[in-house]
Amino acid sequence: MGPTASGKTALAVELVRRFGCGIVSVDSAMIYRGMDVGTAKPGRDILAVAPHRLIDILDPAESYSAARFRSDALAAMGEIRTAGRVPLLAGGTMLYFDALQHGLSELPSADPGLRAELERRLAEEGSPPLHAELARLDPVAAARIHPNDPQRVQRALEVCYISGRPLSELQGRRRVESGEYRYIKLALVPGGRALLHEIIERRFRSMMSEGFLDEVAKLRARGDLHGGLPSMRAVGYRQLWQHLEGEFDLPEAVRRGVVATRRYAKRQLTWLRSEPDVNSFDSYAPRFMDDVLAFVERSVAAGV
RNA sequence: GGCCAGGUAGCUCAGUUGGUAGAGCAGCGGAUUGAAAAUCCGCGUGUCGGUGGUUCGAUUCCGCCCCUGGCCA
Repeated sequence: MGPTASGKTALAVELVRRFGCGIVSVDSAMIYRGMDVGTAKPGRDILAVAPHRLIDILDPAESYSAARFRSDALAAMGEIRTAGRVPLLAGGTMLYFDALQHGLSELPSADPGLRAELERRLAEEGSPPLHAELARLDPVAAARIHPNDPQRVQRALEVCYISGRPLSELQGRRRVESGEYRYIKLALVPGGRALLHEIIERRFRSMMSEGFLDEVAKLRARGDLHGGLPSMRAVGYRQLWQHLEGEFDLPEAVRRGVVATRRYAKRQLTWLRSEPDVNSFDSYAPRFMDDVLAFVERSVAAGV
């Protein structure tokens, strides 16, 4: 695991080459077909050598979830293990890693009708009144969720309505299948924020020269997608979409896309800091690859 | 070379009738349970160009110097 632009794919490919692992992608954007350039999805050549599971499994009009990821990932891991290989989870969607390791509480899944209704009310009244309503149904959840956080207020109300139980009560019980897998956590933590920022900007610009804008324009031309979809809210896609809508010019879109990427990386690093039992490596250090491989070598020798 | 306008946070700027300064953007820290590349919370990070002078006290007033932009030569 590691923030965007930290070199996860390169390491994954190397680990496949050396240890014959089977890769499971842990990435909430690479799941979408037709979103390649902007997600830095590995190309055909790389996939031929190191196939990734859970890539290109959804149309951008659809939405995914942490729960679906968990079951898809466990299924993929099972197949890999059956084939006599070691599953290698590679990606930066930290909530997915969390859901996989610690499980999720048994909660009702999203209800499109109810969501639309709550969406309408959020647009009309704003989030605080709905938060007040939540405070009556589930004071514990309301205390934990900020009144200005529409997404969580909405979800909490949704769960209360559907289940008839307070969200906080249901969340009290987390489902965890213990002992099935042991995770060796490798974290790629770029040494030096300034360098990370530099590499992020460079990579965003190279995506632009590889046809990122065309990719977004093509998705937009389908006519059935809109800016509110999870897929089109992904970093870079959102800003280029807004540019195509005429909200600002291209240089501004690129600038905003780079900013969004930096912030995304920052949030990923925040997750990483609180992750227990991680083995961190500075992926920008000259000896990075040797160090990680040596570490994995040692783990394998130790029977892990 | 002369005249004018500027030099204040990483950037764009506001401001102080003299009591060491604040907005936006950027940045940093945090939260994170079926949308998570999402959503939200918190935090000004500063030789006020330099140097003398006036003053109890100067980023603010005055002199000189430096830098940038414009106009005139």
